[in-house]
Amino acid sequence: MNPAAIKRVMQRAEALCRERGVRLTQQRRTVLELLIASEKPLSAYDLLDRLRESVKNPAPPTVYRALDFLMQQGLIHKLESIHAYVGCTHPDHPHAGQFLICADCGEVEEVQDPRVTESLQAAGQAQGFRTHRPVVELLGVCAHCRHSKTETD
Amino acid sequence: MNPAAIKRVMQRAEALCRERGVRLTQQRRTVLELLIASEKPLSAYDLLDRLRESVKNPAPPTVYRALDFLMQQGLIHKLESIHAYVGCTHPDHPHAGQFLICADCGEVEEVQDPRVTESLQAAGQAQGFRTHRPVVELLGVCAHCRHSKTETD
DNA sequence: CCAGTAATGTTATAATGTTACATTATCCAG
DNA sequence: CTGGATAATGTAACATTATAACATTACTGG
Repeated sequence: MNPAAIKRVMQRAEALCRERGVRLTQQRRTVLELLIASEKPLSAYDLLDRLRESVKNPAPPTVYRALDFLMQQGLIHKLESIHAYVGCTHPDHPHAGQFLICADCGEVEEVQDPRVTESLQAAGQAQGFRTHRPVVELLGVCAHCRHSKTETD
Repeated sequence: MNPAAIKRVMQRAEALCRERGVRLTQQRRTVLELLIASEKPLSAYDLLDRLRESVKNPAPPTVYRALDFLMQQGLIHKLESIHAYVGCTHPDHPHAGQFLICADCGEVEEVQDPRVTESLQAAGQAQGFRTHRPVVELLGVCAHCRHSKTETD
């Protein structure tokens, strides 16, 4: 993401936290910025490594606490299938997107398809199930990687 | 699952492996049976503990290899969001189901909703994405637990 | 039987995540 | 502005999940 876009998302995050009366502290802000700026999802320990530049001696709880906070605020998402985290690009309303995860280049596309959302809700309701957190992650190969390789469809 | 049903699923697994020319060895069979018989999903280390009854000194690779094989054959599913595994109850055709995971009682329901399957495929195709493995897990509360607690809807 | 492949044994270690308790920062009522 | 409560962070140890690397054993087909 380009610097202007990063700044815009960060400002939106600031505003949201202010509205909600929660504190986007320096560490939380740093973790969020690392995720927003990254092309690819980062693991907790990736983040831990990168935090060494700005924090003296970061330990796992430092990162996990920041991640927990950011997830509670809907500012980032956790990708369960690859144990990594991505910044949310449109955190205004709470949502649980669907993620297209490329096994080749590692990039992730977040989409939010109403048909998917609705059909999942319906599938749960048919069983009397109350969904708190849907996890929808498609592991595969993105358009770019499919075309750059000699992939026969 | 009752003993008769377990036996039926195991025989189906035997037959499938025979057809495919792959070996359902004793260890693999044991792991599969443990999963089929369990009400709830089991972690790799749950399985490791239970294997001590039939194997002398099982180590993690023993379990993970069996799990890899069984997943390849579509006989079990991995639940990414809870790091656990469940037996597949209808393994005849390869498929990737959707899982309703109750945070309360721990039980898991596997469903296969055509609308979900189709809408996910469409969502991927809209991005030019080729899905190899869809991960669809709804974390929430099952009908039974919703009713047994004083849960206000 | 023999050679090749598949499966398993064994040890160590990597990667991910949590607990528990001490310390510091912030907030806000008086 | 101060003191007490709450929130956030520091720190060390540890728990859980998963893999690497290499040796050994079992099976299969000629």
